[in-house]
Amino acid sequence: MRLDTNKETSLYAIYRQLYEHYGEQGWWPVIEKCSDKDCVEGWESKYHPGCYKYPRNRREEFQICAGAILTQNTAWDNAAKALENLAAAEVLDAEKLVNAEEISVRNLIKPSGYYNIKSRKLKVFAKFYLALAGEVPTRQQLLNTWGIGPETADSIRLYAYNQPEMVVDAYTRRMLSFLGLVSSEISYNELKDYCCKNLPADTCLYQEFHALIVAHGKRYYTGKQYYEPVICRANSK
DNA sequence: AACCAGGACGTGA
DNA sequence: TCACGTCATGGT
Repeated sequence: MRLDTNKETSLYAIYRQLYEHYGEQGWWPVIEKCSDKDCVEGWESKYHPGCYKYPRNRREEFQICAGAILTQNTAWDNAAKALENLAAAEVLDAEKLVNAEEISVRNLIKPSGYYNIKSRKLKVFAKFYLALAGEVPTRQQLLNTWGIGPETADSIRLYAYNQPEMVVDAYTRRMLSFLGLVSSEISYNELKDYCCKNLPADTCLYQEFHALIVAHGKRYYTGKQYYEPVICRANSK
C-alpha cells in the first residue's frame, strides 16, 4: 500500500485511497451463531461489508457496546472470544449481566485480558444501558459512565447507534502524525476535531474510515516501527 | 522471549 | 492539566 504523503493531500483523499485499496470493512463485527466446528462455543465474529443495516436489533446493539469495552487496548480476536463465551453462556444481555455473578463474568471474559476491570465495566455499563430504556445515549452520558473513555464512547455512538461520531485511536494518531498532518502529541479531542473538520459529516464514512485506518495501521503502524519511514521507503523506490 | 494489542483509571506532581 | 504506573491474556 502506497499512500500519497503530499501534505496538500486532503484527509478525504487519504480515505479514498484506503477505501480503494482495502475495500469496505463492514464494521463493527458482530458475533453470530455458526455451524462450523472450529468456531468457539458455536459462535464467531463476522464483519458485514456492503451492509450498513447494523446493528439489526437491540441484542446486536448491546453486543457492540460490550465489544467496544472488551477490546480496549486488546486485540479484537481476544475480545471476540470473550464475547463468544458470554454468548454461549447466554449472558450477553444487559439484564442477565446485571444479575450475573461477577466471578462467572470474570472467567468468561478472561481471553480479553484485564478481566477483573472489564467485568466491572461490563456490569456498570449494563446497568447504565438498562436505565437508557432504549434511548440513544449522549456522548457526555457515556463519558460519565465509569469505564467508558472518549474512544469507547465514540465507538458506541458510531457503531451501536449509527450517530455521526468520528472515532480516532492510536493508529489514527500514528498515521496522521507520520504523514505530517498533525502533531504526535495531539490530544484525543483535538485529533477528532481535525478529522471532523476535514471530512464530510457522514456516519457511513466515519464507520468505514476508522475501520480502514485500523486495517492499514495494523500493517504499517504497529509497534514502534512507524518511527521508521515505512511508507516513504515505498514511495522513494 | 520480548513485544504488542481497535484504552481507561488512579495517583501524585 | 499531565505524565506515569496498572491492569492481563493470547498471538507473533
